[in-house]
Amino acid sequence: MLINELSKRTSVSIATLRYYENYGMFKGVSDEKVRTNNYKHYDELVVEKIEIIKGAKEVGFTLAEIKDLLENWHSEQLSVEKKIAVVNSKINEVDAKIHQLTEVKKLLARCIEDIENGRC
Amino acid sequence: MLINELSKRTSVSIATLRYYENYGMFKGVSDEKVRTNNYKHYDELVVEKIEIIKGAKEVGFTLAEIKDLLENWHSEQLSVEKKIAVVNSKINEVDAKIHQLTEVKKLLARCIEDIENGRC
DNA sequence: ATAAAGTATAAACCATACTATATGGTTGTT
DNA sequence: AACAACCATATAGTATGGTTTATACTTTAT
Repeated sequence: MLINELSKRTSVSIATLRYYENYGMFKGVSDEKVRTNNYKHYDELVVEKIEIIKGAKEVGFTLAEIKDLLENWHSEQLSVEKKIAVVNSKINEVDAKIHQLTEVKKLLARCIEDIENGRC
Repeated sequence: MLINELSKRTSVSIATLRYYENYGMFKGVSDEKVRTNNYKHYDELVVEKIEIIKGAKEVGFTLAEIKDLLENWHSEQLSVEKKIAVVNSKINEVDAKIHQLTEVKKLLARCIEDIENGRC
């Protein structure tokens, strides 16, 4: 698919998609058979990557962190051990964030109580 | 306490604390009895607020969102119902983020499997 | 009394993550 | 052929969340 369809599929603006591609989050490929243009084509893997980007961004990961993760995702250069290590460290970060969110939630629940009891 | 101690207590730089105060996240008070300076004093409530800011920021809330929450936290102007509504809506946002994070975690766990099975 | 450390304010500067604009070429429709 | 709709690249501008720098006054230690 071309960038317009990619944008519609992912609900991410074309400008943002180009920004991501330029940043190195994913790559489209130009059809070698067509020499008149260099329109880039994107496959389902790119769609998946963008969904990962969206989810990870939403919960506070930076593009740099997400890029790092995506690069390991389907890389041939890294050893199995290293790949697993990278992904595991991200899992730990996610756990830490979940823990922090439950703390925030507790705080908010306490706040509701305080409000109900006029202490707030 | 003065800003230096506040910084040490919270591990937030003085520059950032001033930025937050200026942004309206909290307010220090100048001692009326001392007319030679207008050094601002911060109490434990400010320390608590900063801890909330840190936690909420870490998990993807913007300063604007956090400010909104903190403003309701100890406000006299709002009705009990409105305060509860604001806090409840934040709790829902936190839940949504927790859900999203567990999805991200699932994805990462699947990724580990893929790596182990050489599919990745 | 004077140097060092602390405080306040304002303004400039910076990185991240976009968003918009300008330019120019391609494709598709009529 | 012409016109809209689409694609690519480059560059500039914007918003957020800070950091740095400059200036100046206050407090504290010696």
